[in-house]
Amino acid sequence: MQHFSSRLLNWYNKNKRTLPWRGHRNEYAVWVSEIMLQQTRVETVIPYFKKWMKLFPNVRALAKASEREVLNVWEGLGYYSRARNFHKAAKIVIEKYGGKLPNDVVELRKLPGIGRYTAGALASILFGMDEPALDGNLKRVYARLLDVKMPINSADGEKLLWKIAYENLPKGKAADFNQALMDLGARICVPKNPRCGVCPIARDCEAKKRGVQHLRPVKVAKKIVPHYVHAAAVVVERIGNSLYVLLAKRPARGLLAGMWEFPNARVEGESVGEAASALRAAYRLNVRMKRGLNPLATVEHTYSHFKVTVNAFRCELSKAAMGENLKWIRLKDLGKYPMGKVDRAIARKLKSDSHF
DNA sequence: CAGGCGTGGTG
DNA sequence: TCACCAAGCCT
Repeated sequence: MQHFSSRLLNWYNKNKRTLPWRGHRNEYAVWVSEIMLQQTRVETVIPYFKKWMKLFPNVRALAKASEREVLNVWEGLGYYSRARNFHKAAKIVIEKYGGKLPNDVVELRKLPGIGRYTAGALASILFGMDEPALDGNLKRVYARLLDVKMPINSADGEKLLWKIAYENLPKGKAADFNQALMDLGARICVPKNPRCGVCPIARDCEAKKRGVQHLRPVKVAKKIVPHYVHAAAVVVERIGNSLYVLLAKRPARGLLAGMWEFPNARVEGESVGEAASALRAAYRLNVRMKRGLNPLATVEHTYSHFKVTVNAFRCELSKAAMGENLKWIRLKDLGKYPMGKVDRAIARKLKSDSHF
């Protein structure tokens, strides 16, 4: 029997999705898409891609932008280190490569935010190189196609799948082949209830032959996520003629790195006294909260590794000191400061509640 | 190298 | 409802 790639490529020619970054022959557009698509669905990416291309139409424009502008456009897309790394990489590409991506997998991988998958995707799609691009789709498709029993999210499983990806790559056709497998994984060989009835390579599928396609891929279970409660301070003051709100900039590393938020701290109980002392400990911020005050907003959110409920309280600053990572922001300028989903929700609530 | 890192969709 | 999942990378 001939290799499945001919059937797959035939299917792809008739069924490939039309996407804003496909067929552009614009290497920057493809680069943008590959970064945005890391761990993110196509439907989610499309509006962000369009806005990004409008505001930063080329590498030079991106390199010239400020980090805050970059994060602001990225806001809501998640995994914000992608934006900061992309920004850094754009500057490097301008300075070191004259604004053009190196057509070399080893050099590509030196750029921040470009790992093994992305380097393979760019090399194959942009430069027609014979490089596999093993993403979540290809892992799942290959795990079914070859009935891989090793967990695909284990180190050994990854190693095996890269080997499989190299061995099955049809020479000279890597660009279409990689994207065909991605499209197949996204539309046919989906995680749950794979549509084997319309799959162009079902006849090649070992898992299907054995009736175990729904048992592939095998994955090792994840840990259960803890649940925390935080208290956030919403401090609004009139300074001169305009209203200001107190925001804190998050540390440069870790969760929502470099983004802005309402000063907040983890609490165990419900008392406003505990909330005030937790805020003081976290920021050296002395706030006064009224006993029995209802929160301005309560926001629940699930991050990758924990859940949180944030109770945001309107409060006043007592005379004592303010820490250094705190800044007064014009209420009308809140939108210019990149925030995570929780704090953006609080900000919206504050604006809708302010009859100023 | 196992775990951290966002958000929205889905069954 | 809620656990799982998605065009991964970094440390």
